Amino acid sequence: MLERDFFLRNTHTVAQELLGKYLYRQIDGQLFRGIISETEAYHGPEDLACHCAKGKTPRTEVMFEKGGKIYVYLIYGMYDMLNFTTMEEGFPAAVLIRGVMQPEILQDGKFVPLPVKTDGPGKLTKHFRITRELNKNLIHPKTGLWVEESRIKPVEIIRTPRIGVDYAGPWKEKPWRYLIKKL
DNA sequence: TATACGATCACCT
DNA sequence: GGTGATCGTATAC
Repeated sequence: MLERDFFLRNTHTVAQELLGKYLYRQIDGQLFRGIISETEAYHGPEDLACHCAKGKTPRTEVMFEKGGKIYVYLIYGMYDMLNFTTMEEGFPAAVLIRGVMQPEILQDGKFVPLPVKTDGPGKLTKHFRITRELNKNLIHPKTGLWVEESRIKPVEIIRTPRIGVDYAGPWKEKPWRYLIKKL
């Protein structure tokens, strides 16, 4: 599994290096995994697209803590969004996991394809059963959500502006969305 | 206490 | 291309 140190670095570095790694989810005796294929960086109090730009609140508090924890929040009244916090204590930042490819489930000791779409942040959390109960927990097998290395090295990664942040003024155009163009 | 709206998705035309 | 679902959070009173 990835150690906590991995997440204590610059948010953009983390967002980029998460691509191609395995996201694991264990719950109720089931084990899911998928290759992280799309992320977005939300970095620092000045980033108006980041929830943390409005200061520390009960919801965003975890982003101000030492990185390596899970930040899950509800959006549009129906979708849970999965984030991994980054950076050292005191600097609020997180990476939004927007999607994974090749979702699988462990069956009889081997991973088999899971016939669902996990190519959006809401779809990912729905199928991997990721909810706000995980909020503020460590990214670790004992909480049922963690990341592992894979042998996959993305051939080409592209950057685009982030999705759904039109309200963020000049920050909406920053190319802080990272996705695998070619495996 | 009340109100407005969002880091989305599925379904419609 | 557009819209409705649905509710926690932030903000305003």
